[in-house]
Amino acid sequence: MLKIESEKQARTSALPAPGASEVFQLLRDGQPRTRAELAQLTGLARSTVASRVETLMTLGLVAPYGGAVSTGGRPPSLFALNPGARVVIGADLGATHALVILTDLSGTELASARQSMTISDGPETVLGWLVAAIGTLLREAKRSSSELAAIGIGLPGPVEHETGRPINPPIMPGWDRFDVPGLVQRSFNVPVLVDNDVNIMALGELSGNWPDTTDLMFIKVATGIGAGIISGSMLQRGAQGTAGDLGHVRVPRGGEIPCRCGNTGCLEALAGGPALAAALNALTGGELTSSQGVIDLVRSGDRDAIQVIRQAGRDIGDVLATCVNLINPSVVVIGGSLAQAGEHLLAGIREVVYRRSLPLATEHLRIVPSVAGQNAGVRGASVMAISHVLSPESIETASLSAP
Amino acid sequence: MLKIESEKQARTSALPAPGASEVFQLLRDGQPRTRAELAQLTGLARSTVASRVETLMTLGLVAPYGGAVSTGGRPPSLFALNPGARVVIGADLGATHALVILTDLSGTELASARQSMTISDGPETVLGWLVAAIGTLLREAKRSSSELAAIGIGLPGPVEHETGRPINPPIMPGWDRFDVPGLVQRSFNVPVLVDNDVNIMALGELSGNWPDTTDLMFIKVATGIGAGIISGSMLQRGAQGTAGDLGHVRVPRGGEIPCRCGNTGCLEALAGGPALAAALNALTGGELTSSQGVIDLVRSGDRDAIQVIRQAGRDIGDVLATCVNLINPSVVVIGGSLAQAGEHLLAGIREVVYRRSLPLATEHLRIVPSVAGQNAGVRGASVMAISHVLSPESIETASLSAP
DNA sequence: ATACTTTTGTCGAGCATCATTCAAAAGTAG
DNA sequence: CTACTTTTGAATGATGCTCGACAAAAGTAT
Repeated sequence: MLKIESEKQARTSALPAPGASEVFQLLRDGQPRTRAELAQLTGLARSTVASRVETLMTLGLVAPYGGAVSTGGRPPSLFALNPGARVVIGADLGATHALVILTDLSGTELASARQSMTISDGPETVLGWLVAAIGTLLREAKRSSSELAAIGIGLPGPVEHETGRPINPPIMPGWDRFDVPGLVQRSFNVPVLVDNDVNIMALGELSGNWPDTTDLMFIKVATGIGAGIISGSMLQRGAQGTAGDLGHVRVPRGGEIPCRCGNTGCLEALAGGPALAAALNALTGGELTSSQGVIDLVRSGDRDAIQVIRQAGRDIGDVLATCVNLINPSVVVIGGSLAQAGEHLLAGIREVVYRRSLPLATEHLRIVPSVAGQNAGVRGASVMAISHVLSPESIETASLSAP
Repeated sequence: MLKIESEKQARTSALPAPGASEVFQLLRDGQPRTRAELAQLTGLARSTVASRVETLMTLGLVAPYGGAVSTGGRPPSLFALNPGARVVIGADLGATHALVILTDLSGTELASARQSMTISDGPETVLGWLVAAIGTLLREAKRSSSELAAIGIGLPGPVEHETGRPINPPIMPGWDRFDVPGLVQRSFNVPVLVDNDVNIMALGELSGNWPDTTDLMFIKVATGIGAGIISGSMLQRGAQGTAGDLGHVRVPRGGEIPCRCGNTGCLEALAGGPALAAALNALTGGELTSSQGVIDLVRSGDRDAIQVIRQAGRDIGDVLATCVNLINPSVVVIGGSLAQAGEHLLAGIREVVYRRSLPLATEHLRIVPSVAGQNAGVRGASVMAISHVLSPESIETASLSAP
């Protein structure tokens, strides 16, 4: 059925629901509060709040947070989310390397690992390494695997998020419809959430840097070009989970340039990393083979390279202007490896977007570089895992098993 | 905070919640069910379901629905949503005319009115007429105003849906930030929901024609060009409620053609109704002034007109290909007045979209003409009102006032 | 030290829900 | 017509959550 407004269901299960989640959702932000405050915010009786808080404390999810100043009477006692109660894993598996972090429930990094690997070696090999890395990180942070609450994984291709299976991923041979959560759960029996790498990068940027933003687009500019769309505080995955595929959109300047997808004039064939390297080679007679070469040249102040990357920004901006009109976000974050070559890419993007989008859409629009940078992916994967762990349903079921 | 998955809240209020909504949500689709079925579906005890059903019957929202076939014992008695219990108004206010319908809760039309009017006469005049029309429709259908449960209104411009106020609408002078629900509620004290006309057209097409679709785009092609986006079963309104503004996206073939927005090369300046009329005039030396003239010519089989509208389809398709890659819908519906000129527009759109979009995104994509046609707007407005009335919150509060 | 304020913990009452039972109703199969 | 099946309705006690009230705790102001 159609959901016009954000839906709240009155009851989830027929089981006796202690309903500890309602109180807990207020504490999710990490801010300490008193019982009295919670009672007023929820509208529940003080006694009810007290019993809920007790349940949450026995679960370890909430902990006392020092005392507070008295306002003339007995000083209230503060409670807050206990971030150390559980830990989660965030993993960002790229084409040629992987990043994994262990964080607590506030997103604070406890340990991390980075390794070169080849995603095309197939899921068994790659996930085998991931499982080993998770074990290492847990030991490193002196946490037992029973404290691990969830695992979030980002993959470089389309993913059916509900099942955690990659769907026809172009650069991940052997991964098609592979049951990623199934394999990981053989080693760690916790919820495993899988999503597209661009989607989790959008999550990573949103949480932490744009806490009150509900509509954000993350643009990854690297070998490929893709977008992660958060609209109305929800990740938009589309009907087949391929939403945000900007790489093969036609751009005016594209002409008949052939693209690896078989079409011509694609954005990626014009502004993707390999395309920029080729364009520079044509200009200077160089022999660049990777995006990294372009980035290094731009950083060193090479005028041709700056020219090329700024033009790439304009081409991306052309497509982005359409996206901005269509989605109407309030923040657009530019990330990916090519975004690390200074402000030139961003300048080109801004130039076109602000010129080509409607005033109403750009009035409050901010186009900013990624803050998390290389870590946007892992941070987002961790955020995805955390928000699953702290979701009302999870808290509800957890509190059922508490005495 | 960020919502990764569809959120279910355990409890909405601290008041004693009879929780009749849970049972009711299963009956929303209009399908009749037995008490036993409801008990199994909800997991509630049979006795509980019985009492819930009784509450809903005294409210009139649910009614007996004949008997069912026996499976060897006493035949079960069926219950179903009683669509006649309440009525709602759907209104589609355009630039030069208005459509209003009165429907029951199943969306069945009970009465309708159509009138020429000028939206630029301002909100008092227009809404005054609307209020009068609602009264007439109620009398016509022999319904009292106490049976009216909600009013849905579509307006031709950006609307802040939460407050029901138009925001900087280009073609609605005097309406900026006007409190539309406030004025209407002075006459009819029921919830008044206001939204952009394209958004409600998307709703209108989805409900009824695409019941199980979660990702749909509606494209209105008329004087302007706009899109209504439903993604994950939710209407996407964007940060300022201006999402879906496709009219002023740049198209490759646009060149330096000036647009009324001040920019050049906009889609609307190339494929909007006035642009098509102008293009035809230039070709044939005619004196067309309106979209209707173009439509008539196309219908009469004029080859120049067909050529022009097919090219418009290609230009729209160019933009749509980007949208399809970005949003990944499973259905794209083409509506608006120019869509009624036969299949030529659609053919042009299909031609480009299927060529320019990724195979993965177009694999299950259907591009279809609007079924509701001129009525998509009012139908959608009615749907918007109905789904508010039948929402869990509304049912919950309604059942509180029942004995 | 005393009065006042504010928060906290405890306790019983109220209420909705649940599982169960029993009897009646309304069919079908023989 | 009788036996069997299945659903329904009413009644029951048990359970568990929520509320409100009251008393104790822990400070501050005089």
